[in-house]
Amino acid sequence: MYKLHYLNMSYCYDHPRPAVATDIVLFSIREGRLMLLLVKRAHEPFAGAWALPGGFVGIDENLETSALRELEEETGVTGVYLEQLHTFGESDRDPRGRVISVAYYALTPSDRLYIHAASDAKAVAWFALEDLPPVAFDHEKVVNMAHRRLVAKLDYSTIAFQFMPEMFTLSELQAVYQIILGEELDKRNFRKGVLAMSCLEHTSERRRNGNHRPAQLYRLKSPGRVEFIK
Amino acid sequence: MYKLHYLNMSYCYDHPRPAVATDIVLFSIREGRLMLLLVKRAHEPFAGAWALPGGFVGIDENLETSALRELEEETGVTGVYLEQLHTFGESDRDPRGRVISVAYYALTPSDRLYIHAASDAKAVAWFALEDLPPVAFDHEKVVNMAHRRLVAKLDYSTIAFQFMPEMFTLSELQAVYQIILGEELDKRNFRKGVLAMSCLEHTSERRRNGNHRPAQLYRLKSPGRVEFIK
DNA sequence: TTGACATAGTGTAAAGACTACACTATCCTA
DNA sequence: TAGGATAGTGTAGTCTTTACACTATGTCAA
Repeated sequence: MYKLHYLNMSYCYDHPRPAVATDIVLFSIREGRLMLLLVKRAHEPFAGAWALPGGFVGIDENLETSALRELEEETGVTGVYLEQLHTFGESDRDPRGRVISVAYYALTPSDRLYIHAASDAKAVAWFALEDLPPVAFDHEKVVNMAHRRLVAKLDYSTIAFQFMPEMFTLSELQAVYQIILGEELDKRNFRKGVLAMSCLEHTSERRRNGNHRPAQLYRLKSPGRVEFIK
Repeated sequence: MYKLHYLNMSYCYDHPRPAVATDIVLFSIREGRLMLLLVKRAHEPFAGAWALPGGFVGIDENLETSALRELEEETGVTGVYLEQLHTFGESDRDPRGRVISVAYYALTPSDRLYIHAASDAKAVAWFALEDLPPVAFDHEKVVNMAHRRLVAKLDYSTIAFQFMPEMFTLSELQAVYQIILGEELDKRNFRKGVLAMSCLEHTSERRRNGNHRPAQLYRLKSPGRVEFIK
């Protein structure tokens, strides 16, 4: 095993180079909580510990492509909304040596999650943000920054809409905001606000969902797009 | 020359690795305009073209340290306010091969600039943002992103204060905002606004500056700190 | 079939934030 | 000492944000 490694050391440079990886903080709303996806590490360092999905960038691979590929390979998740977060490059952040990690965060509605079509079930799991296990490397720092960014973006963009399935009710959307912000919002003000963005169109369909009046279903006018507001 | 290179190829890995660089967009206000610092490239590729200061990250060097070091080596500028901008990693962005660049933007007051204590004078120059020469690599994209970020941050942080010298008048501060935003601001509203942030304390000193009433000098309560407002 | 229940859906008034606007104060210079 | 130049100050109108409570419409069970 090690021998093979040594024999393969055929990429040589006149200066030492750091390894470059991507890591992804994938958020979703599940069971009424903001959750994120972790994978259990199979190898050292931190073997057996939970960590963000991620891995090394291919030599001809764009960073975003790498993040999406790693996410799919390790968790089977595809089709997420992805945004670059920050690059973490402390020289001692990885015990294997110098690894620079370009971190991304991703959002996905909980209805289109087919976890590990590609991966071993026990090795991938959702955790509530406020109830994370210890995580490998500096991933706690990464998660915290991603969370702060998400909360900040609620205020001036339509990023939260990326948590919604194709069709959803305004009450469901309000619930998502409340979960992320951790506070109750006024129903009338909330509706006024989101409709004023004019990013939503209402469909002719309704959701019957319990012994009460069914709610109007809305959809995004431009599903992939995150708009800036204010 | 090339021979030496080949002889030095002593850093070998079992997978190919991208090179990692930092690039810095250093802004300052000069001659009533928002300007940034470019260096003239001495070597291929883009020899003779203007480019952002920057260079490769040392194997044990933190990213921020690398950015500050490159800035000092190439331009002699130190003591700036520095913030990570974005990581640019398109696989074809550098003709030499795969180079991932972690871009930073930096702000400095124009009074503490001692350009190239460390560098050849003709190789470093300030350019007004709206009057840039053609620049190497994807640096125009980097500059544009840095500019958008700067403008956005004016709105919700005290980042513009990093352009000010230790002591300054409110009119000077207002001028800086006006230059960056490209619009006139109301004097009374501006003063109300910045004083309400309570980041400024006024000194007992005044600035005599022409045949008119001298202005009160203010200073930052926490000089290095950028506060979020709103 | 009808009444109880549960969530959907709607408007307004008060408070607070933002904007527009013009004159006096103080120092310098001639 | 008068004119010129920038410093420095308050208020009223508009717009935005917030707080708040009832009716509508479906389901379900008796």
